[in-house]
This record gives sequence, C-alpha cells and structure tokens, in this order.
Amino acid sequence: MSNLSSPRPTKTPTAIAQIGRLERVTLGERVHTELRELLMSGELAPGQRMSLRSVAETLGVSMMPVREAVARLVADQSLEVLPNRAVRVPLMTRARFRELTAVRLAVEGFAAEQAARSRAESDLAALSQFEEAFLAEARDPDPHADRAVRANKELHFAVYRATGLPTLVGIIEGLWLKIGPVLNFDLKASPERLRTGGATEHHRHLVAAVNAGDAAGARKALIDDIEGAASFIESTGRLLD
Amino acid sequence: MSNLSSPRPTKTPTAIAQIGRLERVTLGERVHTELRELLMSGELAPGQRMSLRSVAETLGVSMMPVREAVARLVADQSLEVLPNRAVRVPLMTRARFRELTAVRLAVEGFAAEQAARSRAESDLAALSQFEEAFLAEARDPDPHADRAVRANKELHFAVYRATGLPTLVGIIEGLWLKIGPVLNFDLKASPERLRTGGATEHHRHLVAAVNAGDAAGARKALIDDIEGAASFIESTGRLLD
DNA sequence: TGCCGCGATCTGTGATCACAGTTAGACTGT
DNA sequence: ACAGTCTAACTGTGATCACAGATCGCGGCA
Repeated sequence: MSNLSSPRPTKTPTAIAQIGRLERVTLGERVHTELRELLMSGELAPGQRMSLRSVAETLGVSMMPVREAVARLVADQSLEVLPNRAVRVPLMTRARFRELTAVRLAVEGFAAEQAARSRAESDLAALSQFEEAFLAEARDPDPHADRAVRANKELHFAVYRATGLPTLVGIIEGLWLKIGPVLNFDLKASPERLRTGGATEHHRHLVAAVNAGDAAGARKALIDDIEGAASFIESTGRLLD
Repeated sequence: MSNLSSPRPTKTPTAIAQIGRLERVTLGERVHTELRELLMSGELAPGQRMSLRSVAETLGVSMMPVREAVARLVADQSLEVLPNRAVRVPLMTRARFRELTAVRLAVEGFAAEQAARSRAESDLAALSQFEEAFLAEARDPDPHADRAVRANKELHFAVYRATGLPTLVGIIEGLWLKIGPVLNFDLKASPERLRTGGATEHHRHLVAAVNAGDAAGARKALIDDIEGAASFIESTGRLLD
C-alpha cells in the first residue's frame, strides 16, 4: 500500500500513541468473569454441580477456556472438585463461614477506613448513586432480589475502589467469591431481610462517613453491615455442622 | 478373594473411615507450587521472561499443566503476559511497591495481632525453631542468601498460620508472590542487609510478643519489620518511575 | 549506510483427541 | 429380596495439533 496521507510518518502519531496499549482479553478470562458473576450474585447455590462440557456448550465455547476459568476458581477455593472428579460450589460449614466473616471484618473494615481517608472525587460521586439504587430496590414492594444483590455489591465495591488500592479490591473480590453463594442465595430465598435488616441504615452511615472523611465511623458502619448479614445467615440455620 | 479376617464387614471399618478422603493433586498444581516457590524466594528477577514450552521441557511435563499454572499466576498478577504474548515476571514501579506495602502492613499486621490472641500450641513450638534458623543464617559469616530468605519466609508464615485463619494465610501468600521477586532478589544482591538491617531484632520482638499474647506488640514488631525491608528496597533505587 | 520487505521461527490460545477413573443401572445368580 | 457383576456413559486431566500474531535475521534496493 502506498502512502496517500502524510509525508513519511516514521514516528507513531501522538494521537495514536496516547490510546494506550489495548489489553488482550482471552476467552478463558471472559468465562471466568461470567462464572464469577454467577457466584458472587448467588445464582449458584452451595452444592450446585456443573460439568466443564455442559458449561462449555452453554457458553458456546470449547472446553478449553472453561477448564482455565474453573481451574482458577478451584485454585482459590471458590469452586471445588470432588475426588469423584465432579465440580461443584463448595458447601459452607459454620466454622468456615465464621472464618471468612472474621477475615472480611478485618480486610473490608480496613478498606472502609482507608476509603474515608484517601477518597477519590470520582468514586464519591458514584457512591451516592449506588446508595440510591440500593434504596430503590429495598423500598420496592416487590423487590427484585437479584437487582438488590447487584446494587449492594456495587455500593460496597465503590467504597473499596475509593481506597486507591486495587490489590486490596482484588483480595476482597476473592472473599466475596467464596461467601457470595451463601450470602446472596439465602438473601434471595428471604427477600424480606431487605427491609427488616438494618442494611439500608448501615449503608447510609457508611456513605456519610466516607464522604465526611470519618475513618473510624466508616469502619464501624461497614462492620455493622457485615455482622448484620452474618447473624442473619447464621439464624437461617442452613449452614452445615 | 475370600474373606479371611472378619465376619462380613459390610460397613467400612472405622480404621479406614478415619483416614479421610485423599486429595487429588494434579500436575498443574505441582507446577504451580514450583513456580510459586521460585517467585517468593526471588529466584526469578523482575522482567525475567519465560516460555510455556521451555518451562514444560525443563520440568519434564507437557505444556498443558504449565499453561494452567501460569494462567493462575497471570490471573492474580504474579506474572504477566505482554501484548507480544511473552510471559515475564512483572516489573515493579515505586507506586505499585508502595501500594503492596500498604496492603501488607494492614493485612499482615492484623495477622500478627490475631496470632498473638489465638495462638495454637503447635505453631508456637515451630516459631522459636524458625527464629533460630533465621538467626543462624544471619550470623553466618558467609550467609547463604537463599537459605536466609527461606528461613525468613517460614518464620513469618508460622506466625500467620497461628491465626487459625487459613483464608488469611492464602491472601498473604498472594501478596508475597507479587512482592517476593523484588524483595528477595534485591536481598540476594546485597546480603549485608541481613546483619545491618534490624530484621533479627524485629523477629525477636515478634516471636516474644506472640508468645506473650501481646497483640499490639506483635503488630508493631511486624510493621517495623515490613517497613524496614521496604525502606531498604526503596533506598536501593532499583524501582521504576 | 540506511531502510524496507520477506520468510523462518517462536509465542500463547483454542480445539480436539486419548485415557483412567467414577457412576448409575440393568442384569444375574443365589 | 438382595448382594455382586458387568457395561455404557460421563467425568476431569494430559497430550497433541492448528493457528494467528509477533520477533528476528538476512538480503536487496536506494
């Protein structure tokens, strides 16, 4: 092809140079995202089994990308493969639930603190927006549990992202991946918790504290939120052991 | 085969029942362990490149298990694949180093606290043992950096395991995987830090505080240790940006 | 000398095949 | 009626093949 446009641009034009390198997103990555969303939103119940081939067929891809995605989830114990070679969402014992909750209190509590200290302007704007979205769902006389779950997740992670510590956000995502199935699957089973639980109040306190730069207040609000949800789950008696 | 021993044991004997289900360890898992060890002990320098095929050949396995292991490490950013499809140990910018250090201070600091509170007898015994091992290496006139690195790691993780929170230990492993190449590669380059740095004193304080159940003291000792190592790394001026 | 083009080689990713191990169910012999 | 046996289908894991894209080196043109 001859050069029709400009006199020999050997250097890359600044207009092109500033678009940044486009990241390569593999099929396995996309399958992982898909499965992660299902787990975190509680659309897969604990004990739910799946097969690589059926997932591959459902998603219209080969078995290969599914293998990679599932392998990652198995590696961090968000899924498990039984000695029978069956893949399933892990069951949750009371002991494991309490362990995860303890770690969440520490890690997410710190994140809330940090978010209140070094809060980014752009994240703050999103915060109130997500809070309202959650409120709208909670007040809905016929609440869509899945939308409420999503709104709750987005509010929390807006706070976590405001820490400016992407590594920390990644860690918390891993925790939600493990606890999501229990937390949100039970929430969907009993949506009345949306109103009776203090979730909306905890969220209000949380957002207010972060906006005000009140680290201790933010931590307390978030801990209250986690503990409220945890005691609700424990009260349902669906945990093992 | 006829039954020579007992009258028709239709139930599984308790002697067999209590051995527990044996876990399936795949080749991919073993490759992952191998690579993880190399990263955490600083035997792979930042920027170091590798190819799936060469690793597979070195380890005497097919490319498949290597793919799985590398995919996991890439997923949590312990490795990265460039747009050129080249896999390498990520470079470390000053900003990223500080972010990782901030998260480590929070997470590992909490772990030290928790270890001092709920300390397990078995872990306590190991603690002093690992501390002595580290001391021995530090005092060695011709210290083997790799053994010192390993002793340091084992001491820290003995503390973390004493929390009784395996999830937390996993999180910290992920952090060490990311920061290990910088931390330990530089340590090997300048082993004099073993004596001049306050590492041995911090370790002494840490072990003493954990043994005494002094949560705040344990946290402080560990934070001092991390910050000491971090400021050493920053002073070497090998970080990017 | 400097620049461009072409081809051999190597890269990770995706698809397909092969296989050992497990499971479920029909069947058989007692 | 029941315990044991065998077969067919299905599981995840590992190996191999196929491929698009990137890199590097050699050669030729200006």
